[in-house]
Amino acid sequence: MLTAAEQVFAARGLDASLEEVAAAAGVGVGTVYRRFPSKAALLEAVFERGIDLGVELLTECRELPTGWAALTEYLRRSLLEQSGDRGLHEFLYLAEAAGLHFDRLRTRVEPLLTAIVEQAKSEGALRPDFRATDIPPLILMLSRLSHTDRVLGPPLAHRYLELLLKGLAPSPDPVPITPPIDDDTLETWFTALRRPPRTTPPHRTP
Amino acid sequence: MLTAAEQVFAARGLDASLEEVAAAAGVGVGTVYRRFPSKAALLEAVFERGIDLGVELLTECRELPTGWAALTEYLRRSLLEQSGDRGLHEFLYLAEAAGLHFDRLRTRVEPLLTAIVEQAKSEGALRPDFRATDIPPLILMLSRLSHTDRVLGPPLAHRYLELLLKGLAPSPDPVPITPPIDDDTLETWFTALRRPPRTTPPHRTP
DNA sequence: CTTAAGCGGAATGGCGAATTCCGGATAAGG
DNA sequence: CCTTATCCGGAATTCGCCATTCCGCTTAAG
Repeated sequence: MLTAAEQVFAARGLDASLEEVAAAAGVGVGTVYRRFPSKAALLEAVFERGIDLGVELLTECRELPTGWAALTEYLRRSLLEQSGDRGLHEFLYLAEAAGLHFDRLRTRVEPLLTAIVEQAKSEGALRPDFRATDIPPLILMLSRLSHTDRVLGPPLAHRYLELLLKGLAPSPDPVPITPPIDDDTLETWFTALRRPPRTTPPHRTP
Repeated sequence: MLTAAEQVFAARGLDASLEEVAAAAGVGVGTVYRRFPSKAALLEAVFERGIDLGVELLTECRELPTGWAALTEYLRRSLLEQSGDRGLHEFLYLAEAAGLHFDRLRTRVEPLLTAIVEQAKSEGALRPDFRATDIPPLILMLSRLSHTDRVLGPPLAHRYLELLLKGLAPSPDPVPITPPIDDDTLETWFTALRRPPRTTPPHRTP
């Protein structure tokens, strides 16, 4: 059932109704509610697992011989797997809901990304001004295409990923490009995201 | 008022309520309805203008001395201006609504894009396997970042555009990348988009 | 002062979706 | 085979959220 939920949210986005989830799981809505007290709880479970899968993928990729290989492999597979799903992106997109999980994302995912990026740089395969925090936005934007169209999107995303990768090599003439987000700004942003927990009493509890 | 509508739809997406639009324009909803008979009509007007602006921008860019300059300038400015807005993207994203306008987009915008791309290729500045139809998806994905965050997004989009542009140069060793959409597929897709006009009688008309 | 046009924004009506709840199905126990 | 405690499916219930409508007030011309 959790698997069905993952697929539905990935395909239809967070607005997918529980009825759709139930149908996909081959059960009735009532049954979904017996397993998860609310839609929020179900989403929580789905994203928890999403993060786990991401960490797992990252760990796997780190075993590749070079940092560059790890980086490219991670990006490629991210676009194919759960990271490319619409639900996760809307999740990151919706500030209110996201606040909760950003800590976990940062704690568990960021160190792995940094390690890979640093390794790739030390190999001279990656331009020095690239940063680990560039990766989530890259995945976010590339997977946008998958959401526009399930059929055309994924190949296109890969096409543009390949173009992008060509741009990631250190240039002989290090023309500076627009700088990435600096850490302070990022911190401020995360903090802002955590602010509004939004009162959500979708139904009375008499 | 149309300007206010553009801004609101750009910022909040197509789901923005007319109340928001009215507030932004500093008027009441009633006044909006006196100018446009329905929300659909307002959207129609907004996108009509969006296309006009796009054509105008493209025409301006064509006057630059090289095709490459025209291409990069167009991409850069698209990300700043209306093409980078959320409303237009949701518009393209929502198949039903889009059908109407695709014809106009293709008729008016595509030829200009093709001309620029061909010129840039003939200058040897652009890899030969790049195509005019790659441009809309590129803008689409880059502007995704602006939608995630109004403050961080635009600079990031430009950062990744610059990386991407580095990847667009013809490579000395022409390693083939994932091919773009072929014309037939694109045609099929457009046709599919035109299919469901969706019956939308949001209110009774007694 | 009268009156008509233009407005703002409260009131209406529907829709879609989360949550609740009940009647029937299933299966263990006697 | 009958009884009864569980477990389900999915219809029914409520909400919240808009698009759209409508009416009383303001404004200013006549």
